[in-house]
Amino acid sequence: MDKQAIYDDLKKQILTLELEPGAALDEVSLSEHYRISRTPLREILRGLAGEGCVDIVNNRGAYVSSMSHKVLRDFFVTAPMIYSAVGRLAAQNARTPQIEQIRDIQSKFRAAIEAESSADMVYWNQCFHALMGQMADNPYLKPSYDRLLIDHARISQTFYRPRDNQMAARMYSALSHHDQMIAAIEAGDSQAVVDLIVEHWELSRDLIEYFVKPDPLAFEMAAVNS
Amino acid sequence: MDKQAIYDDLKKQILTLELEPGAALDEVSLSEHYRISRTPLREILRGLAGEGCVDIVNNRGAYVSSMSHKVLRDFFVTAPMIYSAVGRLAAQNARTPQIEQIRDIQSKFRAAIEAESSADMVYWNQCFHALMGQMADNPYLKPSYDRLLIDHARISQTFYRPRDNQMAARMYSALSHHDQMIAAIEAGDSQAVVDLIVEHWELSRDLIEYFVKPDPLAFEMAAVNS
DNA sequence: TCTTCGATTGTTGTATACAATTTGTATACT
DNA sequence: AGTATACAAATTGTATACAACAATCGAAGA
Repeated sequence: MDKQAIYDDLKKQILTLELEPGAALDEVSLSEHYRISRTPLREILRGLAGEGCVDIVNNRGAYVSSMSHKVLRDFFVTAPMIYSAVGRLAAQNARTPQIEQIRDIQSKFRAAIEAESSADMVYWNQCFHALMGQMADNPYLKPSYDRLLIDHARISQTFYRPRDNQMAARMYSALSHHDQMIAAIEAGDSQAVVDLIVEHWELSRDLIEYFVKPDPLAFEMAAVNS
Repeated sequence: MDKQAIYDDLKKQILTLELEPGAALDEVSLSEHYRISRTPLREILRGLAGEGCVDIVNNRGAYVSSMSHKVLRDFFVTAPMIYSAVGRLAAQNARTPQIEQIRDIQSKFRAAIEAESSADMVYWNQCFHALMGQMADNPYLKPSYDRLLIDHARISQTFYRPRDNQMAARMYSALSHHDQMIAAIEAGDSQAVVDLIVEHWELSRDLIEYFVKPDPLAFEMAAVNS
């Protein structure tokens, strides 16, 4: 397992909440687990810190970046703007090989949904949107966009309920959005991409809001009246 | 000189073009210069890479991030959007101690302009806008904003001509914008801040455009006609 | 009983030595 | 002459040992 693979492995664990927000990342135990020395491991952790996956405190180690209430609020404020901008640029700048690549990813995403494999769904959805970022090809937008994607994956995971009736329907809506986005990007229709991004965002937002303020549980009136 | 000081020193040198875009950053010579070992120096370089000051290529070392034509274009496309968003959030979220702090910075910026000290002008202008970013207090916008500020400083330096007649007038316009921004932020008038940011941006953009396509040098008609 | 100081232990930070990779150069061959 | 290959030098990457710092626990004193 080389350095890049370890980096990806850690990032994936953070994305899938296998490593929970706030979890301490001990250098010694991680370096023993991955069979490398502390020196390159520290560089990996600092790389992840640069991406915003990890917070590093001087002399007190690395922690998986937290998901406070404020962060959630900032996420909702910022995501629509950056996502729209990236979508517009992606439509303008996408290259043919990238479009082929995103088709591959989309087919894997479809397979994951049909197999109801939530880990794969998160992973291939992430790949889809990461490739949109590559298409946009803007070094100034990229760091913010990547940070949003990381937390979007973690927030979605938090509120994903595989047994919920509406959930499957939502996933197929998302899948359809992706298909339409690919078509719009291929046509170079940037406004259509932006409109789809907004629609896609609202789907995601509604899902999260539904679980943030769900219908309260039913309770026994008899007990209240006794 | 501790680690943070070395980090800041390198960043300042990159910002002021003392280290030119594309310049190689040799680990051994830098570690000898700063009297630390290569291990912490490598971490500093990777930290700067996370901020976008530095590009690192596997097995081939670190370089000051380049300023290609494409980067310049992306800068012009992206900066207005991010700057406006940060300005709006700054007006909404600024705290009293931060407003006092920015007044201090502004007075130093004024002093630098009056002293015609271009290095100090760059530095205190940078501090002013960096503090705006802190006021906005949005972890998703911050990485993009910081990257824009770094390149904005470098681009401005590239096109700054201290002997140009218009330059002094431009600097005083910028100074005035800053004053008005502080007032608008204190009043919590986010729309006014955004309007000022746009005006400020156009000043900067016009300056750069003027030097990107300047009036051509006069040439000898006699030679042409001979 | 509570507070404070100090020793102990664990964890992070740094220096140095060594391994691996890349780059430059010289020589041989076509 | 031009190219290819092999060797040498330089630079980056990794491992390990040691130093510095923080946290914890225990004992002494108020």
